[in-house]
Amino acid sequence: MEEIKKRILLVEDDPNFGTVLKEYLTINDYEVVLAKNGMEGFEKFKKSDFHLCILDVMMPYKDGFTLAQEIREKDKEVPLIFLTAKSLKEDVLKGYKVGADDYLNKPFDSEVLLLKIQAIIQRKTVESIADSVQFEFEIGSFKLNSKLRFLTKGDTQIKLSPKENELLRLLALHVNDLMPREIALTKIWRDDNYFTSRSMDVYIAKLRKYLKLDPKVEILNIHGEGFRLLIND
Amino acid sequence: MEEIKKRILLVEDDPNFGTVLKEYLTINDYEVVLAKNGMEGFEKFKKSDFHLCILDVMMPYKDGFTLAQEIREKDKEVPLIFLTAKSLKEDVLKGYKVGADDYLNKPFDSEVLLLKIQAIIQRKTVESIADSVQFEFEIGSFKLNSKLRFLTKGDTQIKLSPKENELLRLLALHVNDLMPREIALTKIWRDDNYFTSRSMDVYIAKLRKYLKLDPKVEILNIHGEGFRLLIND
DNA sequence: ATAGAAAGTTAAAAATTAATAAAATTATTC
DNA sequence: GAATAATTTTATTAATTTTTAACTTTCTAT
Repeated sequence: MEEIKKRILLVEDDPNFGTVLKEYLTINDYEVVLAKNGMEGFEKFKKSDFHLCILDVMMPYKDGFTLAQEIREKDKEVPLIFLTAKSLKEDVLKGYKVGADDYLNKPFDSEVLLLKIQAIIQRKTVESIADSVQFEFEIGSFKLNSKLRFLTKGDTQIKLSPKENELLRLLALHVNDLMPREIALTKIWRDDNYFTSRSMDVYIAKLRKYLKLDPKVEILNIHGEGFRLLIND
Repeated sequence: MEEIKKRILLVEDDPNFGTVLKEYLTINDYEVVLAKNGMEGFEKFKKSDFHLCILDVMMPYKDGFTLAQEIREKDKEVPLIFLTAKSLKEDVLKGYKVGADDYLNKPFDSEVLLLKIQAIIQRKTVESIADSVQFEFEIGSFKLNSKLRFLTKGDTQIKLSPKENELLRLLALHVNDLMPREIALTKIWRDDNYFTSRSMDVYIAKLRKYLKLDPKVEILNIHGEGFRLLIND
């Protein structure tokens, strides 16, 4: 699977330092947009979609905190990291108030910066992945709602037990393809032995009974391998 | 408006230090639960709802990082602060990988800790304000005023007890969707055990009795998962 | 063709979870 | 501090879900 590059907005007024840092991040596989002051930073922020912003605190015209506030108004999620030369307690405070995700004193260890970036972005990504876990499926003329555990066809609604639900969901994830026995057993029953295997067969029978409502939908057995949810036509 | 106390889980194996820190935080208006090792920490975490966790890194049996990972699996939001005696880069790294919000070296300035706590909690609170801001709901032909704790339908008005009110409000926030048991238990009862669970069932029965006035409104149970406030048509 | 393994079917036992009423306890209010 | 309200606990029953068991059928490799 191909991973998209994470986009970072870097706002830094020192051209030397800014360029070097941009290079460094680019080498480490981030896509970096460099702005050389707060105004420009905000313009660029509005025009694109970033996974992270790194803001220098000490900048002429518009400082990092002010910029951060403007960014927060537009986007309540994007992680913010502040860079500063001095390490004043009140500044740290101000940063946290604006919603900083982290805080780095210059000069800083670039490796630590990378790790922080990684950690922060990864966490946000994980958060948004949780939302996209699939819980709804179309199975022929059925709809499976795997969160609320029911299967509908027209206006008949069938309630599913937890095991029925998980099993059908697994089959649906592999639709028209093999769903190996051991996968279901290890994922759902947490144990692959004779008894859990028998139990699974019982559940396959239950699902087949439900799915009879649509003749185009069937669960096929592949001897010794597993099952296959097949949608005809 | 009356402010609720923020709840902190403190996991620290040194009983002296742990007690002192707990005391200090308590004086500063936090509600603190102290666990003396990783195991106990995780048990206590699962059973209640915390605004922040402060974890000692160096603990026998289960260290702070391992604990942090387990906590992250359960809750992707709760802020984590690590305490450590040594300041090894390697450890700082590990902490960020696990999703630390902050990192403190012992001995630390207690005032700084307070400030960080304040900043971190405030930020998370702002983020989750969406959940805590809504106090009026339409539930079928009912109206729930969750601030004044009453439920009306036409000109019948039903006064709700605090628990009835919070529970119905939680259901309404998840209307037509699953409201997991454990969420209600950790948010309302602050403890997820057999007895609080029975207590919740009692309240579900009370709410069902009130909601009978409108046949289109019902509370469904999803066995083993939770409840669902369903509005028909 | 046939033995042995795998899968299918059904029913009932066992285990878990929920509903409800009533009693006991705890908090709150006047 | 008695009265009232709110909540928790207990006990019992009901419902749901899972497992087990006994038996049948199907498949596949010799």
